[in-house]
Amino acid sequence: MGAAATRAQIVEAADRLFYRQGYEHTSFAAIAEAVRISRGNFYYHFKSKDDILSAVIDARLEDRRRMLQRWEAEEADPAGRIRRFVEIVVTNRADIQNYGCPVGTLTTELAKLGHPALDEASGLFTLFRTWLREQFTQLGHPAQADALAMHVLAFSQGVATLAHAFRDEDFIRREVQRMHDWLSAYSGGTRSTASAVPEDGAQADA
Amino acid sequence: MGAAATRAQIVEAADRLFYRQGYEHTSFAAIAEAVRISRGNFYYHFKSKDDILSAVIDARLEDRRRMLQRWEAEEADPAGRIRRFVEIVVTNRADIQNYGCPVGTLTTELAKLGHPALDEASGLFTLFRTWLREQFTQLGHPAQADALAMHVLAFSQGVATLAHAFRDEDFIRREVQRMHDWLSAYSGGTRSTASAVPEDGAQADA
DNA sequence: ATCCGTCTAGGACGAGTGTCCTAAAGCGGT
DNA sequence: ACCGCTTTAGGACACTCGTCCTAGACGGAT
Repeated sequence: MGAAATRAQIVEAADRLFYRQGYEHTSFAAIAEAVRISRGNFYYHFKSKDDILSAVIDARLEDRRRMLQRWEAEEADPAGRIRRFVEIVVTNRADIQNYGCPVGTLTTELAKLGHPALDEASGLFTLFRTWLREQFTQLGHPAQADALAMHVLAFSQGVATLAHAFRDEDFIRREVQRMHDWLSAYSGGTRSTASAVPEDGAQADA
Repeated sequence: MGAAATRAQIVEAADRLFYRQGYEHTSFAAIAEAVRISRGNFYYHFKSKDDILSAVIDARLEDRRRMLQRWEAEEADPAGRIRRFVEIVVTNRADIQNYGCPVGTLTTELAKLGHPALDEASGLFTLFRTWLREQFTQLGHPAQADALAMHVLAFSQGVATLAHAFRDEDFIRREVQRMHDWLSAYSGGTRSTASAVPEDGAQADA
């Protein structure tokens, strides 16, 4: 079949299963059945289960990087890009309600397992954090950028966790709307009424 | 030793280990070592591992119920009670940074395992949701009460997940402050400037 | 057709799991 | 001191797990 193709199929199946069932709960037998491959054959492509996990994380990192680049190409202003990020939870609402956030659930599990790949998985959070920070900087809030980025991340994690627990789609939409309202105060254009958003430098919070 | 005492010790140790290591990753041997009891002896007190999980969830439910009752006794107005809830993430910041939220991480894991006790564990979320809804109702926002309760829950889950991933205590405090600011708009007293909070009934959103 | 490096199948291995069984230790009442 | 119920210890059981080993199938180059 070609080693590269088989390897890619393994990573793809493992990615899906790790997401849906968790890393520890997913056995080699389950992945083997999904790819229609013998259990022993894994060790030609990977040297351990941890090695597969590492490949899965790398694949997710690459995938998300491409997604962010696409957004940068499609959305001219940083406000639109951030809105795009906020919309993730409604775009992926089906998967999120069924399985939660792929990033949050994986890092949480790896942390509890004391798994060495935790740092690697945290890189997914860092990727988003850095990207969001850059968008907020471009939006004119350099000093608060990191705090704002973390706030948006916290929003997405909170929504994902609860939408997962309650299977509530309306909740997702309500929270997204609330987030958009909050964002509009920071999006150069409107700046809405008077109060609300403090100028950067007014207080060094980040 | 007395069956009740032993049983309580098992539940206590299992609770701590399930929280720190996850349910599936915690073996009977680990609990046995913690309680200094033989593995076989478990089945005198519990008929399966699932049964222990069930007892742990019940214990957590009881514990949280008492906590909420205490808050109701100590805080006269509902605004103070909600603030008390928001403060959880800073009160328990050490555990949260190390192990995440006990409720969120458990329900997420059980969902991935397809474990039948998931509904029982979700009851913890429902407990908080119902209680918060009641506080917002008393605060004068009956129509939005459930949506506001869910928003507060999402806040706590988002903060817990990210504080866990990044081990960032400052982040916790920033987000708590942000939440208190948001809350002050809903706390009858100030109602702050002009805009912001829509009166209940202005739109039926919940 | 032959050969050789690439890729795969299948089973064996030891460790660890939850569960169950049986014997015995502990202990209060007589 | 004895009995009977409660509580415990320890090992056996079947099973699943990740890992490893070896033999053979496949396919392109000669």
